[in-house]
Order: sequence, then structure tokens, then C-alpha cells
Amino acid sequence: MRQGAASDSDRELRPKQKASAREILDAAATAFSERGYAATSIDDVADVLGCTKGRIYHYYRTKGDLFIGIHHQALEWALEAVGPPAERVDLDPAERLRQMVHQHALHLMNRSSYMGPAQYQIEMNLASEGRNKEAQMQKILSMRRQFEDLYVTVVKEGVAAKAFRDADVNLLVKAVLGAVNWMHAWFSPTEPKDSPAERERIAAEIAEFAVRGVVA
Amino acid sequence: MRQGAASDSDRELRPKQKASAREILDAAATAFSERGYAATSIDDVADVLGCTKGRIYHYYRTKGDLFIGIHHQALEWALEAVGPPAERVDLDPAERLRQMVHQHALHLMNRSSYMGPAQYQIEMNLASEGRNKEAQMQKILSMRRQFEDLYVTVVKEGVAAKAFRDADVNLLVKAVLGAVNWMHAWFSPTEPKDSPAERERIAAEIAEFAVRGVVA
DNA sequence: AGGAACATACTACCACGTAGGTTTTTCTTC
DNA sequence: GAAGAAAAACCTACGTGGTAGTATGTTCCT
Repeated sequence: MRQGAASDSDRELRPKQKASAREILDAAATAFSERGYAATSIDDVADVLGCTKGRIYHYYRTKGDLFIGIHHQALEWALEAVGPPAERVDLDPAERLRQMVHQHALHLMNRSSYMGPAQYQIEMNLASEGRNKEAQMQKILSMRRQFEDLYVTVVKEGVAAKAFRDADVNLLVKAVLGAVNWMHAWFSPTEPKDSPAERERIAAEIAEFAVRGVVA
Repeated sequence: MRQGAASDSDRELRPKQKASAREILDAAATAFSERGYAATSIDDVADVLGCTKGRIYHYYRTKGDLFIGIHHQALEWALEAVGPPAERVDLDPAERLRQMVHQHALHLMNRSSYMGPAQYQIEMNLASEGRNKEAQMQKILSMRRQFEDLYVTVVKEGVAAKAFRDADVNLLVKAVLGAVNWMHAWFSPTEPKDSPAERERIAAEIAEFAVRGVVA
């Protein structure tokens, strides 16, 4: 039974189906993170899985649906990582922002194959070419706004509380997101010194940098 | 007379040849910045120029050479933009860093078609597949190190002078570069309110954010 | 027995780079 | 300055290989 991207939630899949679809998504994320969307073939993804592309087309209608599905999953995880600290209105804004950036950076490192090329608008544009992508892309755009709004909200509240400096909030948020999102360009999970402790250290440093860039 | 990427400097070209090769590079930068390396065909580049791909192959040996040539030119410009403020040892480190980031951000906005996908390691990896790319890639890597060393040097000197906080210098530099380089993801030269003054404002804000993230 | 899951073979199209041809420009000779 | 030759610049057609997606067949699971 095939599906478009992100249609997991609008059709109940049996656990076995879900496990298979997810296994395919994981392999696709790995394959795409190495060579990008256009230069990765469906056969490449099948090679990672040790099967043939017929299996993939059984669960996903097109290559674009596969890629969009990855980004959808990445956004779900990103919201799960950053949502909880974003809701900590009991904390002062600086601490709240610090924890958001910290969790965001950890998430990026822990799910690096999902957080790679799908971040690029160019890749998403390519993947969404073709028919029947409007609904999925609307959902993706909505989730992106929701995610970015978490940051905009905390920065606005920080400015209002005079904990953050009174600058262009959207630019500050973009700079913060830049410091985090650019990590995919230099962080590699296969580095010899990579470890949970090293990831915590990196996340803390990136969070410290971002918060200091914003505080009053 | 054909060339690989970056061979401009190892063979004297007549002004007419240089102008043509440069016109092709500009068109290629525009085309690649829209769809990325793999999804852009040589025919697409020729369409931007209003000619056919035979003309392009007259000056560039392969598609990869064309793309690497763009990145080479981008790095030259980046060094030209950031080098002068980096050399201002008469300024204190914070002001020096501020001017470097400011010029870097302006450069990225003013040359956005050259600063797009070529920034991504994945794209460079794809373009450098194929024969006879080692020398060019060595040159590119050398220029990248030279560029990043400008930032590392100013941050190290700032730490030594106690103007910057004593943290992981390489991480701080990566965070700074992240805030700037991610601009290609959200800055668009075709936005209605784009103007030289708006670019100056954005560059100043990004520079302020970066410096504050680093100062003691 | 029937449907799901997956493999195989196929179609249609696209793209890189080349070879050969044509046109334009440059150079040499008178 | 003109004419002719040579080289450069560019165009067209082609060969080869690759890829997305489909149709059909086979195997496995319910």
C-alpha cells in the first residue's frame, strides 16, 4: 500500500508496514545525506537497504515523496526537541533560549542524516516538483513556521522583559538558527572524538554563543 | 582554448577570452544557485547565456571544472572582502572581528549567486568526482583554510588579549561562520525591500550578534 | 485462496561530453 | 587596404550511460 510523504498520519498503517516504511526512510535519509537529492538514485537507496527499488515504490509513490517524508520526520523531531524548553515560561528568557538551542543542536547531531540536505530550500524545491505535492508542502511550511515561531516568541518575550537587546527580532532569530543549522556543514558523527559528552560540550558552546549574541 | 577550473591564472588569456570565460562563469553561478549542481544541466547554463553547450565546452573541460571555478572565484572574493579588516591589527580584536563579519556578510549578499550551493561540501564532492581534479581541489582546500585561519587568528588574538572569552576557538569560529554562511538560506536579492542600506543594516546586525557571542 | 511484499524487466527520457561542420575572427602576405 | 589562410568560436548531431517510474511475475504472509 503506497503513500505520499507524510501520509503516515492520514492512514493507519499496521505496525509491520510502519516499521518497513520507517526502515526505508532511514536508509533514504542516509543515502540523501551523502550526495543530496538529485545525485542520489532510488537504486542507491535500495542498495543501502539491500533490496530493489520495487520495495521502495511499494511504500512511497515517488522519489520526491520519500525526500519530503524525511523532512517531515525531521521537523517532527525538531519540534519535539525544542518544544519542551520553549514551554518553560517559568525560566527567564535567556535560560529558556539556551535550553532550546542546546536541545536543537543535540538533535541535529543525534539525527544528522535527517538534518542534512533537506534543510536546503533548493533540495526541497527539487523534491516538490511534480504532481500532488501541494498538500505535503503546505504541511511542511506550516511546521517550519511553527518551529521558527518558537524562537521568535522567546526572543520577543526576552526583549519585552529587557533580558534581550532591542534589535530586529527576525534577524536575531535567523542568526541563532544559522549558528545551529550550519553545524551540518562541519559536524560529522564519524569523527574519532565524537561521543555523547563531546556532543553535550558542543551543544553547550553553541547555546552559549547564541544566547550571548542576543542578551542585553 | 579550454581550461580546467581555476586555470585562468596559469595560462594567460587574451582579454576577449577572459571576458567570455567570465560571462560563462557568471551564467553558471546563476544557474547552479537555483537548482544546485546535479540538477542543473550544461544545457541549462547555455540557456542562461543564450547559446549552446558547445560554447561552454570550448572554455571549460567539464561540468565539474565549471562548478569548481565558481567556488574558486567565490573564495578569491571572500579573501578580498575579509582580508583587509583581518589585517587591521591597529584595531582591538572585537572591532576587527566586527568588520570582518560585516564585510563577509556584505560580500555574501552582493555575490549571492556565487556564494550559494558551492558552499556545501556535498556539492563540491559531486563536482570534484572525475579525473584531474586533485590539483584544483588542493587549491580550493588551501584557500578555505587560509580563509578560516583569518577568523581563527583574530579570535585567538582576542582571547590572548582577554577581549574574547576563553572558549574553544574553533567552535567559536564555526558558530560565527554559521551565522554568516546560513544567510544564503534566507537572504534573497529579489526581495522588495532589498537595498544597499538594507544590506548594510543586515550586515551590521549579523556582525553585532557574532561579536557579542565571542566577547568576554 | 487472496492479498501484500518484493523482484525483475522494461520504457521513455535526460544528460554529459565528443566529433565534425559552419561561421567568425585574426593573422599573414602582397 | 585587400585577399586568402589559419585558428578560434560556436553550433549541431550523436553515442553512451543513467534514472524515474511502471507493469508484470514470483514469493511470502495472513
